[in-house]
This record gives sequence, C-alpha cells and structure tokens, in this order.
Amino acid sequence: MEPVTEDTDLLALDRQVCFALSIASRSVIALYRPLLQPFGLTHPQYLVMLALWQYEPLSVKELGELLQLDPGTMSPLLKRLQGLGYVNRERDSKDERALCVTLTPAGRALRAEAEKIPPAIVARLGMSLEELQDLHRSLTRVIAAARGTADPGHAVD
Amino acid sequence: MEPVTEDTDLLALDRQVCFALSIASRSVIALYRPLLQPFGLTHPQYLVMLALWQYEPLSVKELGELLQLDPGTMSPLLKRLQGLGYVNRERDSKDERALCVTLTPAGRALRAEAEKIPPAIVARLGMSLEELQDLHRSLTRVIAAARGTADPGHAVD
DNA sequence: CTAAATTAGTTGGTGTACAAATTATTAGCC
DNA sequence: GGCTAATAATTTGTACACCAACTAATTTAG
Repeated sequence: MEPVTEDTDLLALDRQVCFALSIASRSVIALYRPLLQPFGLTHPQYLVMLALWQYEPLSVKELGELLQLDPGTMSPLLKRLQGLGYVNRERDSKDERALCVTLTPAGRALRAEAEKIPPAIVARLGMSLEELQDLHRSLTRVIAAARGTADPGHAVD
Repeated sequence: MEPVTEDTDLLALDRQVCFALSIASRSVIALYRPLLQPFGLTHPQYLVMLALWQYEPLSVKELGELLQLDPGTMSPLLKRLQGLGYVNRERDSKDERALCVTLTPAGRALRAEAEKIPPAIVARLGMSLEELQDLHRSLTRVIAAARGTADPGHAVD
C-alpha cells in the first residue's frame, strides 16, 4: 500500500485536466474583456457575432448548434445583442416557428474593428503560433472525444 | 487584395482558440455532471472539494487563489457546500475576518467515492494518457501566458 | 382533413462568474 | 491609545449556462 502523495494522488488539483480547462478558458476570456468592452460585448456575444459574420442569416437553433449552447442561453443573449443594435430578430416567413437572426448595418460595420482583436490577443499571450495550433488541435480532439461519448454503456440505436 | 475565405479569415469561428477552449471546457464538465449528481455536487463545487481534500483547512481567500475565483463566487458556493453537509464554515479565531473552511466527516468520507471519478472520465473520453498529458501541458502554458499578461504595454515596476 | 407528435423559441429556476459597493476586523502610524 | 490603511467576506447586480416546463407552429398519420 503506497502513501498518497501529490505524485500518485488521482484527485490532486494540478493533475485535473478539467481544472486546467476551466481556468484556461476563463483566463483567456478575461483577456478579451477589455478589448470587447468598447463595443459593449461579452465574450459569448462576440462568438455569436463571429458566427453571424461568417454564416448570416442564422436561426436560434443553428446558432445553438454552432456554439454548442442551449436555446435557453441563446434566447436572452440575442435579445441583448438586439438591444445593442447589432442584430435583427424576425420570424422566418417560411417557418413562423423559427427566428431569422441577421446583422444590422452597425453589426456588419463592427467586423472591421473586430479584425484587430485576434492579433491583439495573440500578442498579449506571447505564445508562438505553433504552440497555439498545438493547443487548438488538442482541444479539437477533446471536444470530439467528449461529444462522441453522449451515452456510453447503453445501446446507441 | 485577397478574397476573404475560411482559410484566411482571422475571424473564422473554427480557428478561434478561445472558442475551442470554452466548448472543450463545457463539454468535459458535461461529462462530470452525471458522475457528480449522485453526490449533489456541481463541477465547481467538486473542485472546491478537491482543494479541501488536498489542503484543508483553507480560507475563502486561499480557495479563491487556488481555483482562480472571485470571493463573490466562492461565498455562496461554500454556503451551498455547507448546506449539503460537506464543509464547515467558521470564523478563524486568530483572525476574525477570515473564514476557516474545513471538511465534515461526510465531506471527508466522500473522497473515497470520488476516487472513481477521474478514471471514469478518462475512460469516457477514450483518449490516450499521452494525449491528455499533451493537452494538460498546453493548457498550463496558456494559463501562465494569460495570467502573466495582466497589464501589457505598461511598466512592470 | 384533422388529431397527435414534432419542432423552434421562450420562460422560470438554480448555480456559477465577475465587478462594485459594503461591512467587519486587523495592522500601521502618530 | 486612537486614527487611518488595508484586508477578508458578504452582498448586489448583470450575464451566462443548463434544465424543465410551456407555447406556438408545422408535420405526420390515420
């Protein structure tokens, strides 16, 4: 029977990947805060803008699939983006259940300003592009692994 | 002037490290949810328990430093852990400002059950330990980079 | 064509996160 | 010793994040 030390303890804080993931996520998001503040945006709102700049128009369902967020999270978030004047929310005339989220002129114009954000973040992090790409690849693998394991142990039918 | 495509667009969703970080964090935390539910714990609460199992006793300030969380986040979270019967919250007799957070017998007993969680998560992820260690190393680097850049551009004095 | 099942969004409730204001206690300084 | 600074928690307010229940619109089945 070995003694439980920091090296062998499965429950040691500093060997929990999930702990490192939450801290890393929150720390990096914190870097965005001062850059997004001039536009009145939070980081999740910024991600919605990224999605719209790339794929507009999008429904709430499509946005939720892209950003992996509940409709219950998307709904009030989109109302705030509308309140800021960056997006329009109209029912889809083809299917009145769906919401058609589009960019306002102000929302479209914001894109030019936002182009400066990614380079600023990379500069602040002071990490090499290689390291960042490594990280991105690792993250993509975990995401696939975690999402691929919805209900293990049961039939997949 | 080149056209803006998915390959050259700095604002493309799927090349944002911060996007991958948030999704990865939320996806992995989602794996913990069913495993923690029997104990009535959320993932942040589980992290507090990890910290206490390793370093008890701890003050709110010390817990906040370990988990990189605001006192405003820790305070109600600890009250819920107390409500669950896992921790005690008493003022430190040496310094009545500080709170002395300790484990109850139930909280201490929980540790044996929790030992099963990390292996279960690793199994569910289905990733090799090497991949996970790679990821952990990358995450540690980003955390250091992000936290080391509190006020860039100014003197460090 | 109509009733039932499905789908898209919204709403309400709980629990983080973070910032700012507040309170209570201790430490430093004259 | 008494006044002022600094410190530790709590509280309040805003904004996610997720779950469950609900409403409205569309599909499907009979």
